[in-house]
Amino acid sequence: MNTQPPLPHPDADQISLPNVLTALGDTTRLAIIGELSRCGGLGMTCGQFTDLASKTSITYHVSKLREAGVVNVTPEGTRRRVTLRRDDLDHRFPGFLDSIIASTADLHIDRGRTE
Amino acid sequence: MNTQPPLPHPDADQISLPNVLTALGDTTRLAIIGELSRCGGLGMTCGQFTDLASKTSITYHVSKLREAGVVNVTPEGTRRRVTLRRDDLDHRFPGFLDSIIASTADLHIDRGRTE
DNA sequence: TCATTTGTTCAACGATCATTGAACTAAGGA
DNA sequence: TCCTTAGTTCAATGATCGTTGAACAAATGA
Repeated sequence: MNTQPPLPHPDADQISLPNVLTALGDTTRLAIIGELSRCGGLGMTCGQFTDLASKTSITYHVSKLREAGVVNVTPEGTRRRVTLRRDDLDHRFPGFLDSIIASTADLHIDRGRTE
Repeated sequence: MNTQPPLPHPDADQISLPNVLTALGDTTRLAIIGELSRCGGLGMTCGQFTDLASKTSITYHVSKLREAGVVNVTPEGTRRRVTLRRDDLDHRFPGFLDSIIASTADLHIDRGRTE
């Protein structure tokens, strides 16, 4: 069952642009956002990002994205479901996320290598 | 006269999204972009940013923005004229800069006045 | 029950960050 | 010429970054 304590997330109106930009200014985290944007509305689990970096590293990066207010993370059994905070970001910074995602489409990452 | 050597800038097609995001993920640099976006087409000199940080700090931040391809810096006598690379950024990441600038309008910075 | 799956925590590490103050260069104006 | 203005360079500092591996915890499934 789910007796897991929820993880801390900033409220929508506390999401700050510099924090979001810093969170996205990393190839691994940008790749996570890219995968999330293409996965359909259900989100992904942390384990599904292990093509991008090690388990420990993914934990680190997903935390950064969560703390910046870019993603929502909810425990589901032994897993964590990660979803984009699309509505919150669109409301706060209109057009921003879409422009990022569009420019992320052609970004390659295979374990640390960028273009 | 202007016998100053030009400073190195990345070509438009070498501007990378992670680098741009990293460059903008700092309150001082975001404030520089904000001032540049509101100054008219002529750009500004480094000295005009000293309400945001010390002279040395401004040199550092403007270099970061230049190296990331966000601004153009050209020597003019003893000064450096700093301009936004609007066209290059719009071409490379459509809609991105506009969304940033719009969200920058109400951003407050430490060292002094809003405008 | 016991093993597996999923993910976290921790300490360590080298690297980069943003800032400071002092010293410096280059151009212009008197 | 001397002085001022505008900005850079440098070394130092403390902070944060992103990664690793080992150990750990919690839920699941046999």
